[in-house]
Amino acid sequence: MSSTTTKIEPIGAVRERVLATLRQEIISGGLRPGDRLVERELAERFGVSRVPVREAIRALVAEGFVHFETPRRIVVRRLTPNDVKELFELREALEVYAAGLAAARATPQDLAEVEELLDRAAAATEAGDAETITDVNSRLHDRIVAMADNSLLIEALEPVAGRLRWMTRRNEEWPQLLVEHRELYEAIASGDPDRARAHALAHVRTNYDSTVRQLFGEAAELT
Amino acid sequence: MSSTTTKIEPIGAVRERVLATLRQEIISGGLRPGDRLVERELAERFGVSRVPVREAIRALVAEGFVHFETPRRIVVRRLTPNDVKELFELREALEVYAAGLAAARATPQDLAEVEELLDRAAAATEAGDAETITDVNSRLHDRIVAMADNSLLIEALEPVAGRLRWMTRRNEEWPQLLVEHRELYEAIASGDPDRARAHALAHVRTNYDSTVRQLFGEAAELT
DNA sequence: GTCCGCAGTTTGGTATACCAAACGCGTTGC
DNA sequence: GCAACGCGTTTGGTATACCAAACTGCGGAC
Repeated sequence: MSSTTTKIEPIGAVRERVLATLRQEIISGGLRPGDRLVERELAERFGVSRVPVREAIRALVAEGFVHFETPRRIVVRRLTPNDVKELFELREALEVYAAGLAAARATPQDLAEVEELLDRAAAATEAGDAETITDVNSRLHDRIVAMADNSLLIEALEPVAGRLRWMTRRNEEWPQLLVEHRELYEAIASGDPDRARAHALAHVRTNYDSTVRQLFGEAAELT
Repeated sequence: MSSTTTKIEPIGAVRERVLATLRQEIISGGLRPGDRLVERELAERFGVSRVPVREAIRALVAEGFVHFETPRRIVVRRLTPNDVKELFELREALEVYAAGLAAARATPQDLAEVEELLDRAAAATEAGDAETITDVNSRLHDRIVAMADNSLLIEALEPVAGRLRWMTRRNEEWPQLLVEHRELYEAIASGDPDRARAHALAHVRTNYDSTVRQLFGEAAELT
């Protein structure tokens, strides 16, 4: 079917395209928690067969965006306060550790790159450009983790970052966020792992509190 | 084909069977680093179609046992000293954090279960029963992580534990291991997260050193 | 003798077809 | 009227078929 309707795609591209689209729709809210994913339906919609759709769904399961509600029923995951708590705990474990490694391993080039990102974040914050702020902040975290120079750590944090973007769309006290990022950077640049870990910890905890407030309101904080 | 030769299997069982078998063969050494995994070959060997084999291979990739050496060439991963270092760093991040949570959250039932496991480990160590020691130690770590009461943490540690079993077959100073486990347990039971974290950290580091010695010899420790 | 190129083979990616279990809904019996 | 049974539909699991890219090896040209 597709051979007549679409140009030939690079190898493995169909699965990636379906995966990226679905993930994007979940993160942006087009697909909402509880919405069902039906293989045949999606295959028809994307104009592909069920096989790549299937693999994309598996990947989404692995990333934690969807799950098998019953043996044959795949739905977008519902976010309970406990889910958020667990996610932030995992994030805390990984990012705090990464910050400690980063302090020990960062090269001058690494630090220069982060400094540039901080400048861009500052400009975007001043301008109130939410899109850019989100993007730059995401890159910032990526760079800090990359400084830890451990590919497994990077892999482990990928799905965490994805789910984080999912639940923390537009909230954030941006100026406060910028201050924390700068402090974290300075701690890492100082080469003191303990200081870096402390700042990373504080940052994640602050971010957790604000996320919980945004998602569930003040009352729910007593998880 | 299979409908005439084999009984009907429970849903999703084929993929799981193939996955479990391949993982076991990698861990036990039947499949060695650099060995190739060929879909058609495995499908024929297991008497199943390529689809479940395919999904099993994807899972093995996600777990880190195999990787795409080139776009069409899937091989059992080779273990470099850096791989081991990265794995133990990830383990350190997760297990140390889990130990801290466990100290804060463990229930008396949890502690009783761990105590029982420790007794069994002690008996097995005295008897020199390697099989049982390995099994009990594995359960011990599982129980400790379970005490942290965070399903994401458990999920994240699953592939780590698998790769760990892969690289740490039969070595270990068992009596020393037992002492460390008992100390970690006592730290957790004391309810002091910092103490628990310190013991977990020491335990992982010791285990790392002995693993590196086993795999690469004394000389390679200067990674 | 070496290197480049072409054709056959290998192999993972994708599409299609069939199967069996689970779900829904209507019917029927109490 | 309500509950339980049963049949049809839905849907994910598995098998098979076809495709295109990459690898291999042989042969010819320089």
